[in-house]
Amino acid sequence: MSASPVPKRLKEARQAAKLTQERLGILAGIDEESASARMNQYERGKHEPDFLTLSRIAAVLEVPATYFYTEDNDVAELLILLHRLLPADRRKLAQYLKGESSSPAFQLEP
Amino acid sequence: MSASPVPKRLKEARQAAKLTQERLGILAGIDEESASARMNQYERGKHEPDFLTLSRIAAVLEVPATYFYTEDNDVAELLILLHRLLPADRRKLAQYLKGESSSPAFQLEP
DNA sequence: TTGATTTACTAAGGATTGCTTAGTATTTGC
DNA sequence: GCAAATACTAAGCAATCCTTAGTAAATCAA
Repeated sequence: MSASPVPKRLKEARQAAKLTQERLGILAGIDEESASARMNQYERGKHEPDFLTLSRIAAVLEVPATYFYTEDNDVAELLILLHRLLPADRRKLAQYLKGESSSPAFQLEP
Repeated sequence: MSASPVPKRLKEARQAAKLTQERLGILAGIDEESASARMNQYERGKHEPDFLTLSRIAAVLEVPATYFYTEDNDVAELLILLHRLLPADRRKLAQYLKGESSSPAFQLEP
């Protein structure tokens, strides 16, 4: 219950993708003239992007938008992994955790 | 990559907790005078709360703040379940999904 | 069903925050 | 050290949110 995790997550994911602030902004559809300033303001926590802007950034970085709002590091990592699972596997995992699975342990398809 | 899922998730979680818009706002620390209007604006998607406000609402509803930003329904459910796991179990699950676990299947402690 | 009460909702303006512009500072590679 | 690339910032205009003051709709007891 504190400040937004957006700046930290943005920096993590941008660096992992080896993109500059400006290039990431341009790829996310921000005007070339303001991409550098805006992305820097987001990453330094000076201003917060709206959900649509962050969704476009997420698409470029191949992470789910919700990742940027996640404070717990384990959950943040997990969200990226889940984002790369098939929908059927995501559902299977959810069922298992809800205790509604008949199998004694969770197992993904090979 | 569209409009924010905040209104929808807010309504889901508030109704599950059986709270009125105004009461939820007050419990989250919003001034009594404006709690009703603000919570309604959030739930109808007229305005978007900042992360800190949403974190306080999340605490009242016992869900993680990131839940409100999650578009995928399976992932949204999963985030609530994970939020109620012990940190050790969250980590164990993350390790399993990363393929770094030696055991053939994931298993929580009894 | 009617009236009272609770709950949901809304317009409008003042307050706050974000975006654009026009740069300066810092880092990188030669 | 110099040039180019990258990171960063202040300030004003633009957009969004919060407060106020209510109206509309739903609930429920009589």
